[in-house]
Amino acid sequence: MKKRESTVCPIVYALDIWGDPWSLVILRDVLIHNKRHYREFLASRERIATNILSARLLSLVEAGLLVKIEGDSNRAQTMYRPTQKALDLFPVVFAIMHWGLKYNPNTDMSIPIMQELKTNEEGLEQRLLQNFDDVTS
Amino acid sequence: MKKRESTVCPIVYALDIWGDPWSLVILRDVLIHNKRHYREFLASRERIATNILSARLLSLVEAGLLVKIEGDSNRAQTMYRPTQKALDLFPVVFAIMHWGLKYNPNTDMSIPIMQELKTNEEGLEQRLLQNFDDVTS
DNA sequence: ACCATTCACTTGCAATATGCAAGTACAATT
DNA sequence: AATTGTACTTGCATATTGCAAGTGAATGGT
Repeated sequence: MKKRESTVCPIVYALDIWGDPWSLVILRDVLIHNKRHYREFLASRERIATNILSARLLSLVEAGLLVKIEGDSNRAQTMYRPTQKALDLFPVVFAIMHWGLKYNPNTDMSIPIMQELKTNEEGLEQRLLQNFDDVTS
Repeated sequence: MKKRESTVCPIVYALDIWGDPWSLVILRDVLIHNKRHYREFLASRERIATNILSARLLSLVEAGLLVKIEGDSNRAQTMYRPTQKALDLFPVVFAIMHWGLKYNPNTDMSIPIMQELKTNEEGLEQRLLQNFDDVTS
């Protein structure tokens, strides 16, 4: 699907922004695992290629989901942090997780988040949101 | 992202099945707009190409989200209907719609479903589910 | 019976996106 | 001064998508 400058459908709008196969993995890492550095995204299990990671980070910044915060005179300090627009994806991410949990027999249930999602989704969201007080305040 | 036969993450599991740019558009048409025929999917605003449509329908059938029902001696009767696994995507689709509604200024709010989503999501889901009594019964 | 139309696809090919390996530039560490 | 770590970019092979055209079977009209 080529990008449209405008669509009347909210689903297509969303897919144009993060409907490729990698953006949501990055957003998962930001929102759920509180990652913020290039090297952290690179380290996740899904083994995203460096060029793709760069390209996706850029497009997410352009779409207003992430903000790039550069340190003074040290690239290793560069951080990517979510905007409110990204934080509003929590319900989407949780809904997808519920579905994946139901149908993926290989889900790793030893991760505490998986248990908490089932028993106390609201509490989980509130707790995760505390990682982003700078954005929400 | 190449398909993995197994992942420990429910989100990646989901993305492997419908994380390409077109599958969710087809699922939207099935779940929300009650479409079932090839020609109906082809007619939607997003103008999916015929070869992509074939390929996606096949992969959704293989993933167990759709069932292909062929008429006797007439291809025009062929229908694609959702399984329970697809019906369980309603919460995901609704969450995405809420997000798109909030951030897409071009959303067509004259479509009754958009209003109903905001005021009575639960009722909307129940009503749409009635289109699939054959599956749920 | 004949012809045009509809339908559910397939095929060929150009354009785009992804995957992989290697390289670059800078800063901190040894 | 040399090595390591970090955030990228570049080049190129491979896969996926987009577009136009074609195919074969069934229906509809004259």
